[in-house]
Amino acid sequence: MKTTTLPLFDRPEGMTTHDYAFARLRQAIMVGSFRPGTSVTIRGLAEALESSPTPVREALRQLTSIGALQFLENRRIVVPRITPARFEELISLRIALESHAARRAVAHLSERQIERIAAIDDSIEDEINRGDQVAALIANQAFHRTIYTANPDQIVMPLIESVWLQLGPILGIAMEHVSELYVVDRHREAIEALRRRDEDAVADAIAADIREGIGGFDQQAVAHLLKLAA
Amino acid sequence: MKTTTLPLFDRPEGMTTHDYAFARLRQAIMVGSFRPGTSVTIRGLAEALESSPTPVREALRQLTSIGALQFLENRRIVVPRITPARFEELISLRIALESHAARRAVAHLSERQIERIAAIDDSIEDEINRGDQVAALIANQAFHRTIYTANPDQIVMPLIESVWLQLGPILGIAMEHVSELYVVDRHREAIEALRRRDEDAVADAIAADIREGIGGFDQQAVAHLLKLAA
DNA sequence: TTTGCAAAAATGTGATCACAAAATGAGATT
DNA sequence: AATCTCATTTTGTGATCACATTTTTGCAAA
Repeated sequence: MKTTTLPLFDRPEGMTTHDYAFARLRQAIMVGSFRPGTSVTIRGLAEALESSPTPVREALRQLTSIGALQFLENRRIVVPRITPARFEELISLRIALESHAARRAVAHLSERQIERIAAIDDSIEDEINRGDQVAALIANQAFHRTIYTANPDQIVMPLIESVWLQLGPILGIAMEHVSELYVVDRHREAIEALRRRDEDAVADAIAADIREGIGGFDQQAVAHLLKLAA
Repeated sequence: MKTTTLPLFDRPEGMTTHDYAFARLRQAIMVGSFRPGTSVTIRGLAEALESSPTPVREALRQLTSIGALQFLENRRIVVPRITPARFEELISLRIALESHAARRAVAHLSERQIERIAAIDDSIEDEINRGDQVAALIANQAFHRTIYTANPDQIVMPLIESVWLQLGPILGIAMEHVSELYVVDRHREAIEALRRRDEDAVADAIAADIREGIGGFDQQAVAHLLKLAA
């Protein structure tokens, strides 16, 4: 029996067992803690989370709704496998969704919020220098999320996070094989564009950031990574 | 006690109770059977579906993951309310997602598939003439879905359907107050563009279809509808 | 060593129950 | 008539169990 390693996660007071299980598993998948093809069991996770099947099953069901997991025909629960074509599809979706979200956030961002975003960008570099890949990844997600969620009535963030979740497993593999995370410096560009309230430039910077970051892996590189992981 | 009316739905052999509950409720919300703000109960639905709380609760949890329902702080389960701003957000997301999906589907569509799409378009008009709004709506969704899912490795369809689900409740209200469903004839335009393999023209036609169809309701019209429904 | 098959274990599913929290309603008070 | 209080009911939560299916294991035959 292999013990499933889950990232640490403080359980806030009053959080239901189900919500805790969901948040914990979601976070684990998002930062690449599970490899593609990994299979999980309800009872196994219930034990790892010190609870019972019912809330865990609900959490797993929710995770399948957002593409983070898959219930197979034979009732097995697995982390979806990634193909180069699927990867390309995910990246192009990220670009479409996030340029859209970024463009529509511009008008809602205050000067103060933009400074906060710049601070988050600085923290990304700090984490990279400290060699903490997962922390850098989380900070990078916070950078994007903080921009997009400036728009108060927005629906798009859950959809974007669904795509992030689906990219999580390959991201985990990439982190194992890339000695250092390099972040293309499109963030500064995006921040400058935010200050100028230039919606097109913001959208372009975000698109370029994705394309040159994780999106920079071409199909061959992804195929290579998947071969290494197999 | 009010009996919840759910659209008919044959239960395929071998389908689990949970899957059935999920499909049934999802379909009901998608075609506007629930009004915004409606609250549902686990036990109530379990009784209506002749099953027990466990599978129903799982289905409800999944539906919240895709924005079709909401678990409130006080543990009440409701159909999300719509504001004019949220409505506008949903429409702009539909345009972004569906133009993207349509563009990327073009290369995968065979002549035969395009003819099938044209046939679906004809059936929409039939249903409108027969006065069956729900059937027309379902056929319209099939028209869009058939185009987008021509791309085999696509991830976008579940995201699009999440947006459709969130538009469902207001769509139901609109159907109550609009005597006849008018469908803008952008479908022919899209089909012609598909035949020419003109990706830009397809994307434009789909965007226009959404903008002039349900997207044609401006914020005032939506506010008016919501007032009527309240 | 490999293959085939039956027993055993593991696993998802769904119903049920006890519990706590929230909502509801009746009756008293102002 | 309106408001507050408290008992009752409703409702979500989570643990448990029985059942059916699938997977794994163990052992014998080729």
